[in-house]
Amino acid sequence: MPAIETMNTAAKRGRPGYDQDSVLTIAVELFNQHGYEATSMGKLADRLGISKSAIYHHVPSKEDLLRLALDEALIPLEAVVQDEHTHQRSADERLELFLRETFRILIAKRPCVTLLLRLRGNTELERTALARRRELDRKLAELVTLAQSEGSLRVDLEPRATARLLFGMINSVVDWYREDGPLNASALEQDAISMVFEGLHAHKK
Amino acid sequence: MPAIETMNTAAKRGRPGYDQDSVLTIAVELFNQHGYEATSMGKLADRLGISKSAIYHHVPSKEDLLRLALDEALIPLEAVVQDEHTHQRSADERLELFLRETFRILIAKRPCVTLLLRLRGNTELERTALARRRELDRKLAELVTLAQSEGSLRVDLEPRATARLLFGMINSVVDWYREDGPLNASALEQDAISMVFEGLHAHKK
DNA sequence: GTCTATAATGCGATAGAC
DNA sequence: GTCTATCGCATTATAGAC
Repeated sequence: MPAIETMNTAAKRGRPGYDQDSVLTIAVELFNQHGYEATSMGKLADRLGISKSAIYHHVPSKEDLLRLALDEALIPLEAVVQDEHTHQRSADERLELFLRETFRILIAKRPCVTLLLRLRGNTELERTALARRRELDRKLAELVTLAQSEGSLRVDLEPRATARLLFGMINSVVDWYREDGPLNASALEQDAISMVFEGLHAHKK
Repeated sequence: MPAIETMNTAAKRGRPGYDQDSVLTIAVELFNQHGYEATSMGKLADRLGISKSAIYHHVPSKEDLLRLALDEALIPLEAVVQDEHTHQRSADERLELFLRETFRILIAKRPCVTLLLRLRGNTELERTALARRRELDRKLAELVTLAQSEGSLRVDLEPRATARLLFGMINSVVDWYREDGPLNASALEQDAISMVFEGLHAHKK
């Protein structure tokens, strides 16, 4: 029979009694509030209600907390490229799916995506994450170009600028969307998608 | 005759020989690179090539640098509200002018606007600046509502969400526009404005 | 307008006890 | 899984010389 003490490993409730995931969740919250660089392990310890050194039992360094959080945003965002490529036919449909799925990940992983969007590239880790982000920009611009050549999108807009503006609008949601707020996520998604494809102007009959 | 030494006060070139404005310009650059909280007076001193204490000759505190920078962004942005209200007739035209003028200030005062957009509200000064920003959001949402009631804008979009998405798209420009880059500012302005009003879809004949 | 020197505090991380 | 104590260095800001 295994020793009864091994059950403690799985026990996540208690009082403090943190594991890596629960530490990470609070850490990301603080990183978003003060910026990664300005968030000290001391502030994080205070917020967790434990000592600084106790944090190092769960995670080897401050930078590892950042790495874990960025992967939690980037891995699903990168999976969108695979998804839309597999299922859809026209570039127009693929573009819409790309934007919708990005929006949904942004809502589902809002704290981690927020952290990603605020990186400045001051360390090698940050620069690597920013390079992965730029690759997503490139894929979106590629889809815009493709949809233009298929005739479903206006051709007078520069594809790379258009991709940046599209991501700019979608990504801005992390700055003001709140789960407990008055706005419904799927209605917001519909408004954003409809606005970029059809425009604000009322159609003339 | 005034003493010849008084000329030094006006002389801005020399080697170091900084004045408040030149210190502020470099400070804002560093605030944007590392975040305000994470930018130390020591790093700023290193970047300026002078000692920490020399900075305090030009500015009374780190927070005053932030205050000066935020005013440089907020005062012209707030003036837009006056401008568009005075000159234009229809809410539709006023809305377009509001967005175009905001875009232009964003390009002209990019470093200071960038700093403003990244605030998290961790001090009283930051919270005051964020309240001034929210007032601009409110004015834009008001214009959207007005344009809807005049019949020039579709009425199926929620005005406050629409205002946030519009600002989100326009504001995102600070993250990727570069004065020395391949994109022309007025062409970019035209693309953004045309995209939000007419949409991405090619018009059916 | 700049310097050196200094004060008091906070930083990321580690050692080792319980 | 948490603690106290500690290391070596960075932090904002001030005092006072030149």
